Amino acid sequence: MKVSRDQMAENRRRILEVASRLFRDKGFDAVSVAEVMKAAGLTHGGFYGHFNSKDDLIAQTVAHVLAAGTGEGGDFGAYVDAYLSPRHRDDCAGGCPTAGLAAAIRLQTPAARAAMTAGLRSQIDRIGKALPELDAADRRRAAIGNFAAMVGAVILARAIDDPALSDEILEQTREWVDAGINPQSAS
Amino acid sequence: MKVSRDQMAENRRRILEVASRLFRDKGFDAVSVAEVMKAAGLTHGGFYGHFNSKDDLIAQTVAHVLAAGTGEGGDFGAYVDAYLSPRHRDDCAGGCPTAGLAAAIRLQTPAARAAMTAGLRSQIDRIGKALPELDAADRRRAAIGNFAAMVGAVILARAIDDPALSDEILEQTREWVDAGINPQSAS
DNA sequence: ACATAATCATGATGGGCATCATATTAAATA
DNA sequence: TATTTAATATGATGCCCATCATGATTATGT
Repeated sequence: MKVSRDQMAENRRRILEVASRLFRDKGFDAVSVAEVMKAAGLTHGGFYGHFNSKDDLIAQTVAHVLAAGTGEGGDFGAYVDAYLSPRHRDDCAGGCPTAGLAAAIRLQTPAARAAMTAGLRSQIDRIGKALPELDAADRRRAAIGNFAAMVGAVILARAIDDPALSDEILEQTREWVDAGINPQSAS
Repeated sequence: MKVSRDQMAENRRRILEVASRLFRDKGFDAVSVAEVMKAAGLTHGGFYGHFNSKDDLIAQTVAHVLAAGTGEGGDFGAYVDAYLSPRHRDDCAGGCPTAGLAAAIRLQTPAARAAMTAGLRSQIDRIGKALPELDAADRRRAAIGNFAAMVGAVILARAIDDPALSDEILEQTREWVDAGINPQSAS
């Protein structure tokens, strides 16, 4: 049955929304088109009215989810603490799409990789802006180095099955990043 | 046809070897059992004489490849430089299995995750031993923080399609890690 | 109101892949 | 050397999934 123009736009938005959660949670390959549509409250047949292919959905989902985060510009220390928390580690579906998807995007289409590139660029810029106490060159280096450490730590913490070691990776990385931001506060 | 006992052990070793390269290069899902066997110079049918399932192959490959790296104990600075080089970024198949596989291992069986845990633990210990100038607590923190940054940087550098930004991520992370190791040398 | 067109549902279709059954063939062993 | 045993090859089998074809239903515009 046909739905209203607004309803269709809403459906499309919901597809992207549930897809972004499912992909972060289970990976691109383990999520079927039918599963995405079902989670969006639709059936699989209408999918190709919205997207050309599953690869197209992946690319648009990556673009969508990476564009979404571009809002806040708050305290960097609080951001780091939240990012390197067990809570964030345990919330793949709702967590940082870069930590959740970056490694898989290497194997995706050029469109998906382009979306990742744009998202990462803006993320680095945003982090740099949250480090006003440094001069320009240090700021960019700190933004990249810190974000790499944060992403790497969350990926490693999620990969292993020992909760104590996983917690330690998050905690030690948090301290390491804090020490790098404020070298005088290092122990 | 039957082969000698030694030949069979050699075949098994070759399967694990080519599987580790293929998995790092293309990911677990994109590599079929038949492809692994073909790359090992065998046909797909004999696979289940060596492994119970593809999941079993994945777990054993992870254990195999992570155990392999436990050898060197050289200069940490040189290790970082090589790790964060474009050469390493471009050599997924032969590169660090942690950078190549960690994110995907989150979605694998308990056996694979256990192998990853053991491998990561020994890797952190090894890096710690390469940082003798620090006291014990700082050493562990530096080992974890640096390795997280290195893994994250390689994953991010591999995910994006802009060579200049990719190079910059590696280079800035290298400088960031160097500055953290030798704070007095920071600009 | 009517005609048009577009969205979604239902139900194929075809391919790829993990897994298994059976047949060969050669190593082990006595 | 004869017999047994085991590794590999060949060839199914069956499932899951991306994609497509068709039809039902209803918004949209005149």
